[in-house]
Amino acid sequence: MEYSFYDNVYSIVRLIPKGRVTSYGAIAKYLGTTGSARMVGWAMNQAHGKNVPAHRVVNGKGLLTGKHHFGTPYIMQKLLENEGIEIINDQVSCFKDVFWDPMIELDL
DNA sequence: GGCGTGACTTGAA
DNA sequence: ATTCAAGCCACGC
Repeated sequence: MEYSFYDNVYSIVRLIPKGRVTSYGAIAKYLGTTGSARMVGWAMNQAHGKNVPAHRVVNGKGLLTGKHHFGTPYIMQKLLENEGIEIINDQVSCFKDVFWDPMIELDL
């Protein structure tokens, strides 16, 4: 069975605890492809319907860049707020406080 | 089989 | 300090 690059991404995203968020770059770096953060985002595009909490994944600045890909822009924000994350101006409040880095949390 | 795309990141000017 | 530009790799047509 050949696991795709995406499956790795999904595995990590699914490990994100509730009330926490991570960035594409963090995941990419965890996979060893720091410059390939785009692939992570691409994987998220496929993540729909795969039990992958893509709404917990934002860009390196805590900005909800992919909110439009949820169908409607407010869904992602609503989901994050529902988990206790405050969103201000399409950005995560206290981003560094809720930031979840697989490199650290998984203690690679 | 080749070209373009894409929810980002980092580095340099 | 901010703004511009290039890089990265897999998937779709």
